[in-house]
Amino acid sequence: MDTTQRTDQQRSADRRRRELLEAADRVVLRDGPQASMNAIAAEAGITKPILYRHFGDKGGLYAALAMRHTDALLDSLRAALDAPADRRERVEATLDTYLAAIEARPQVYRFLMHPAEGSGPGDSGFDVGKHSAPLLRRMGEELAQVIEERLDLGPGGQQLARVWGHGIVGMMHAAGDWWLGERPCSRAELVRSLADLLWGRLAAAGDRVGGPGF
Amino acid sequence: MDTTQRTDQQRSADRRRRELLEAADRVVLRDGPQASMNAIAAEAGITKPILYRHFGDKGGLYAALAMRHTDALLDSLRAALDAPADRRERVEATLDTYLAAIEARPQVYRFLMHPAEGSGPGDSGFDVGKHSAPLLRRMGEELAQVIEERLDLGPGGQQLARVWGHGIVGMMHAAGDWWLGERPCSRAELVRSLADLLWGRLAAAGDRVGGPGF
DNA sequence: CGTGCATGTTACTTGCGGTAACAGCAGTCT
DNA sequence: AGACTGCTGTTACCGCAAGTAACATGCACG
Repeated sequence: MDTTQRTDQQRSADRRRRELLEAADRVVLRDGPQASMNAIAAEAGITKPILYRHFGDKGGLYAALAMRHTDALLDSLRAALDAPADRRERVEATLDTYLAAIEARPQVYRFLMHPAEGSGPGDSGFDVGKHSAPLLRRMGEELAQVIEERLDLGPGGQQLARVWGHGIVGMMHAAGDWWLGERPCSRAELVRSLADLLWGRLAAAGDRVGGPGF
Repeated sequence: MDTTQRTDQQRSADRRRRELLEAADRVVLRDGPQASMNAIAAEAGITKPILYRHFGDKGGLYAALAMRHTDALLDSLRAALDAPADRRERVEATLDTYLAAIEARPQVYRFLMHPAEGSGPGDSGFDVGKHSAPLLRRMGEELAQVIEERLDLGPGGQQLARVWGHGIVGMMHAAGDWWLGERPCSRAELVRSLADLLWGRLAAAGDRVGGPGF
């Protein structure tokens, strides 16, 4: 039987694939999302065609790379989301987990958010229609599911949960992106401010009185 | 004096520049953000080097193009934000204005959000560090200013307003992006749901009871 | 008339994504 | 043993897009 044989080969191929992904990871971490296939191949000690045999095209490699990090980050977020604690505390823990992740490895984070939409000749495999980073979508859906499972939102609750899931993720992402660039405050302060926003402090705040004649 | 002369020439150059931008606009509207310089030049009835003389490089052209749309959208948003109405109504009007804009011209919107990060040889002019679309940043800052002007947030209010500005803009953007792709509900419903989120309905919602043993 | 100067062109370089086509090197089947 | 398969790896190439150099033309000014 060639089954054992095949399994051996597959194992080897998988190991190689993992090595290649790790090399790609190093390069992306160093050069950012615009790392070239040549550079990645060189880092892995091989040449381009092998990369293409393993991943099809650049989109495939990037998708595989993104999947790893996305999975890892989503695991952390799920843990924070599932902690046995007050709702507010859980939300703050989740925000903090995300922000800590992007703070620790900004290059990876930037890469995840800009999956290099098809720029080559043939279609590179990325649908322009759903251009937004898959990570955001996945996080949004995930959060929506948690919200819908945990909260009693009445009729139409499922849709509401999805809107909120994507909305909250977007809020987290944009605020985090801005914060990474300007560092106007500590992470803890940012977390508190965002949680305050979600807790309706915007709606509850009082109007300012100083407006002259307006 | 050559002043009048120069003014004439400058006028002519500005007109030309505007024509080129409009041509570029048409192409981007048709081909999406990955429109090539050749295609844009062809649409304008000229050849590449002229584009480069006018805009420096692709990044320059894209920046100029983005500026136009960004300005236009920001004007609409400011109008909605400044309407004489209830705070909730103003927030909903702003959300709706943004969503209507991206719904009407998705290609332009996508272009604005993905400014084609430097892919060419030399540095294309876009700083990778602040990769996020300038539109998002500008909207965030704008909203932050309005919030800070209008609301009495106590000490640290300015920072809070900035966090909220960028957070809300991100929420709007991500939810809008997702909504554009899936169209799970009407625009009005989406607006209501997002406003509800900002009004703290997430924090106020009751826990679900069905969880067995959890 | 020649001198500036903006406008326009063709033709080129560079670099990247992607693809043949070929070269070893296992193990397998007859 | 020898042909066959299937994987890994190479060099050399194509096509395309960004960006540039060098040349050509129309037009005002002295």
